Formats: sequence, C-alpha cells, structure tokens
Amino acid sequence: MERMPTRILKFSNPTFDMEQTFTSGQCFRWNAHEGGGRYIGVVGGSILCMEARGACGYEVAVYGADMSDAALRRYLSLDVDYAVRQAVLARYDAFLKAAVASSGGIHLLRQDPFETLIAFILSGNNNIPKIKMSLEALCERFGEPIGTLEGRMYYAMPTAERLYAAGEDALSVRAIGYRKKAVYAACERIVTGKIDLEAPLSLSYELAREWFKAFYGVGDKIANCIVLFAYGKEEAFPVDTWVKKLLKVYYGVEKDHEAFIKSYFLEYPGYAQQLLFAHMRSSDRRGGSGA
DNA sequence: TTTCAGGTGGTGC
DNA sequence: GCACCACCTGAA
Repeated sequence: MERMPTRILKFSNPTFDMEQTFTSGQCFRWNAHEGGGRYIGVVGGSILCMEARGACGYEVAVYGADMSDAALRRYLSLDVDYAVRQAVLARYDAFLKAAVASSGGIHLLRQDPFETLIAFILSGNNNIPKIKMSLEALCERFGEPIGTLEGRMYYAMPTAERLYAAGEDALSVRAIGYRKKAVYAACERIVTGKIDLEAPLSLSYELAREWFKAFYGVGDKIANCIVLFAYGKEEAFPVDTWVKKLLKVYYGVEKDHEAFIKSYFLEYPGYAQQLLFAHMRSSDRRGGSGA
C-alpha cells in the first residue's frame, strides 16, 4: 500500500546541499535512496522524503505526523545566512577556502535534544554505521511506529520515560555494548531527576556544555556535539580524532587544541569545524594530501 | 587473528 | 594535573 504524504513542502536555498548535510556526521537517521538522489529520514514523529528539484530547490514529502514549513526551515537552518559564513571563513586561510569550496553545502541542523544526547552517547569510541545500527534498533524496539513507506516501517525516537521503564538490561540492542549503561543512566537521570532538556537553551555555550557533562558518558567532545547540533550553540568546536588530525596537518597544532581554537576560529567556529571536518574526510577518501 | 572506530571514566603517579 | 588503559562489537 502506497500512502499519500501528509504534506509536500518545497524550498529553494543556494547554500543547502542535501547529501553534504546528511552525510556530515551530525545526524544518524537519514539514509540515501536511489543512489543518493533522495534521502529519507525520521524527524520527530514524521518520515521525511527529500529530493532535489532544479538547481537549488528541494521537495520534501512528509508522512506520519505533520510538519509545518516553519518547523522544517528551523530544522534545516534555512533562514540562517550561510553565504555570509562562507564568505567570512573563506578569507581565513587556504584550508577553510578549500573547505568552503568542497563542503560549503553543509547546514548545521537543529535536532531534538534527547535524540541528539542519546545518539552522541552512542558515538563514543564508535563509528557511524554502528551508531546508526544501535540508534535504529532502539527506535524499532521502543519507539512509536510512524508508518510504512516503500515496504519499510519507520519508528520515532523513543522517549526517556519509555527507555527508563524498559530497564537497562532491555537496552541490549545490536552493537550497543558498554554504551548501554550510559544510555540508561541518561534516561534515569532525566526521568527521576525531572531534568528539563529545554533548560540549556537559555544558557551560554560554556554553561550548556558543562550542563551536559554532568551526564555519565558525556565528556567534552560529546557535550560540544550536543550543544552544536541540538541547541545551535555555534561557539562549539567538537574535537575528536579527526579534528586533532586536521589541526595538526593544517595548522601545526598538536597540543592545547582548545586554546588555539578559541584564539583562531573567532567567527562561526561550529560551522568552521564542520567544513574542515568534511573537507579532510573527503580529501582522505580521495587519497589527497589533505590540502 | 588483529586492529581500529567522531571517547570517557577510572586509576596511578 | 596528566598519561595511560579497559571497554562492546562489527568490519576490514
């Protein structure tokens, strides 16, 4: 049975690239279909099916729960001026200039806080296919079914209450391993401690980052990812093994990463990090020198 | 078979 | 403070 979409949304945006954005590592519930010409993802209670239309236009079919045009624009940061960010960062140095050219189609998403918290707890000492595996398994087992699309059932992200009620042992989904403990601890803390995940919205970047580090299994790197990808705190510049590598190769920085970042990336640090990260990974795949 | 992967928390100094 | 190191597990 082929279902009718709840709504069709269209937008045109010269700085948004679907593939670059959904493969940038900030989200884990979008997947390529038909050789990358189409992406299907779950956002909240909706299944979104996105396809390019013309030069810089996209059409989004919404299934399941409705999604307003405003909600989609917020999720994709369509009203953020990335052209200005690109122009500013391209003037910094040759690496950022190249990164803007190769990966400038990335938009920072504004994702659900709880889903982002759990996804990045799963990301520790892990790789993207396995993160997606575990997250998807949690959704299939504990999330609300949204509907079937092209023969596949899609599930919403379960709530903290649901995961907490299931108990830690029940969270033993595929590839989760020892991260189960931290996932459960986060749910327990949120439910029993009545932790409000909206609270960091009104905190500064530094305070929001520390707020998340109070969760077991959330250190500096994961806290930075959460505040950047779910709260739009653009001062965040997550440092992982890839970023350490690029700071060394591009900038000759091997220690005191945080101090260098704070003194050098004065404008749009979060976006700069995403561009450099994507650029290094794409040069790496091409077997290039990285520059 | 071994090594590694978007790290973190615990331990020892 | 700071340098190690164990930790689940799937893929190469």
